[in-house]
Amino acid sequence: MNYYLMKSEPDCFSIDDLKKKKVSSWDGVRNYQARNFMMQMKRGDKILFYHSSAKEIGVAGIAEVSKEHFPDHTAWDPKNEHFDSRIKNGDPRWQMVEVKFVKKFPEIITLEKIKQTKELKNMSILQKGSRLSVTSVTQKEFEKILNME
DNA sequence: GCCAACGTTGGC
DNA sequence: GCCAACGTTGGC
Repeated sequence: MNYYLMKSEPDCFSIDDLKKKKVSSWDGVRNYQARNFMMQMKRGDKILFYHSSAKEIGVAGIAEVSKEHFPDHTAWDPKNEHFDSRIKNGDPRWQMVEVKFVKKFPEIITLEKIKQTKELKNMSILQKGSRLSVTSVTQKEFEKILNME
C-alpha cells in the first residue's frame, strides 16, 4: 500500500464536503507531476487530506483511493473552470482518481506542528518552493501524522 | 533548445 | 495583499 497527500482549498472543497459526499472524483489537476502521482495510485491507497490557503492550514483528515485513474472530462468542458483549451475533446491527457472519505480529525494537524516534528522534516510539503498538489508520503510519515491526532 | 515573460500557488 | 518559487508558453 502507498500513501499520498492531496491539497485542497477548503473554500473550494474541504474534508467536510468529502464527508458529506462520501466519495468524490478529484478533478482539475493540471500539473504533470501531480497527475503522475494520481496515475500510480491503487485502490485502497491512503491519502492525507490537506487544507491549503485556509485559516487553519494542515492535514484535516484521511481519505482513500476508491477508483484508480481515469480521464478528467472537466478538461474538455468549456464551461468548467478547469477547462483546458489546448487539448482536443476526448484527449485523456488529464486524469483523476476517485477518493472515499475515511475520517476527519477532531482538530487539524497544523502545518506548524508538522514543521516542528523532526520525523516529518522530509515531507514534500515542507520543501522550499513546493507547490505540488499531490505528493507521496512514506508509511512512517503517514503513521506519525495519525499518531499526532 | 534557450530563456524571458507570464500566470499560478500558497504561506505569511 | 504580498511575494518567492515554480511551471508553462512562445519568440527566437
